[in-house]
Amino acid sequence: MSEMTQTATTDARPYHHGDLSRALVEAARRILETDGPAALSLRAVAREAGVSPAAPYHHFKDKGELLDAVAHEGWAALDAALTEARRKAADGKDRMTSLGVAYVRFARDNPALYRVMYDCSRDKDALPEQMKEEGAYCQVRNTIDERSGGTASPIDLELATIAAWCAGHGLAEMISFKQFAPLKEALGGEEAFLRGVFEHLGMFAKLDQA
Amino acid sequence: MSEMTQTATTDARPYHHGDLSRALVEAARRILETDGPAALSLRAVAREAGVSPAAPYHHFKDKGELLDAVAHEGWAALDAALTEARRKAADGKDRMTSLGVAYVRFARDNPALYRVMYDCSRDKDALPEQMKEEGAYCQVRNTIDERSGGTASPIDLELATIAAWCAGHGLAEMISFKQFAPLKEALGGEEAFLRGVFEHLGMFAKLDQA
DNA sequence: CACCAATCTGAACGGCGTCAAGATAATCTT
DNA sequence: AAGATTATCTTGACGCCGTTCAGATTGGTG
Repeated sequence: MSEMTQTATTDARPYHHGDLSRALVEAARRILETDGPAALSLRAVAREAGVSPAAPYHHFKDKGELLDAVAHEGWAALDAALTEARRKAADGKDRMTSLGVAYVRFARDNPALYRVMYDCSRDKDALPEQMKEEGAYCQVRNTIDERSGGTASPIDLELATIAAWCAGHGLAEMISFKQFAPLKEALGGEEAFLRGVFEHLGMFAKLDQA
Repeated sequence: MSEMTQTATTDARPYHHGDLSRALVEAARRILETDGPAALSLRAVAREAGVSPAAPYHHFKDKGELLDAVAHEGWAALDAALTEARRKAADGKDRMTSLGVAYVRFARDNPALYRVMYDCSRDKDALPEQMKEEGAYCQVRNTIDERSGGTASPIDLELATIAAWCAGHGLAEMISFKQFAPLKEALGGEEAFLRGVFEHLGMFAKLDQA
């Protein structure tokens, strides 16, 4: 009957069918990448994983909880992308811009995942815990603190971090709109476009003048 | 055939049931305000308007087209809010900030409508035409141009406008997250919080230095 | 080996978007 | 004024969705 079509990414196959929680999250990401968020139904995920529509309910309370798990992986991936960008970026002025560019690129390259990440946050009226401890948000704040030489007040530091995060998110949501295609071309590519916008945002105007 | 079911808010009750297109859009907005975007099904809209589930299909190609009409009204309302804010704002430095605050407030006060507006845009990978001609986006650009004394290059002007728009949109999406509640309180209210973030964004850093 | 709890299936419920066929009523033609 | 036409609305159906529940299956434990 069941012909072992499991991905079996890990060696742990604890129970009856295999590590289904894992398999479901992976199936969901596969569907997201190939067919987009609109096609991401619980039944489709179960189908993709080769189980019945009711099976997921033994691992997740409901569809939202499965999406939470997907979003969690998304934030981890974003963390990794920002860490990498920060490592590579030259010190000084444009380190923050590089971080911003990396953020927007992540969103552009994983649009469906990015969407799920924020949809889940919106449902809870809160960004994930993950961000605060040593995650993406914290990296942005550290980069800003570094840049200001550690002299910024806690409140200013927080405001600047929020400002930067909002700018990045806003740009990430706009980047794929057709209207901006001519401007991108005029500037010689997407990276130049992004850097241009971030320069205009001048997220350090206030910190620098202090 | 049908000549673009125009708004015709006037006295025209053209057909059998009344001006159903209008009634449907109004029903949709009512549902949005009271029960949120998740409850906005075509069937619910038809129910609210007192017609059968299939009736809307004589006025809109599908659900998406009905939402487009709702979004269209949303953008018009946003235009109005920004016009009002621009009229009231003091000249000079913080005129742009006032515009930003008005934008974010609109999103906070009409969260479901704001969501529909951007969801429709995303489906088409484009912001609505409406914005370009004499709408909200144009107002932002004009305000920026004014501020820079008309000396900014077309490209810089466009980049600055995009930057400001993205910042506003990003902040609008974040404003309701619980994490920021303590900071809002520390600053003595939401308006102070918003102005604080916008100051840090310093959207004129580049234009001013030129 | 027998039992238990965890895991999965199958069938069902109500709600959804959408469509085709028919009923109804306003408009147009003559 | 009467019939034809056209736009409008209803009824009923289809397939998909999220979710639940009773029952089958199976791995681990005593």
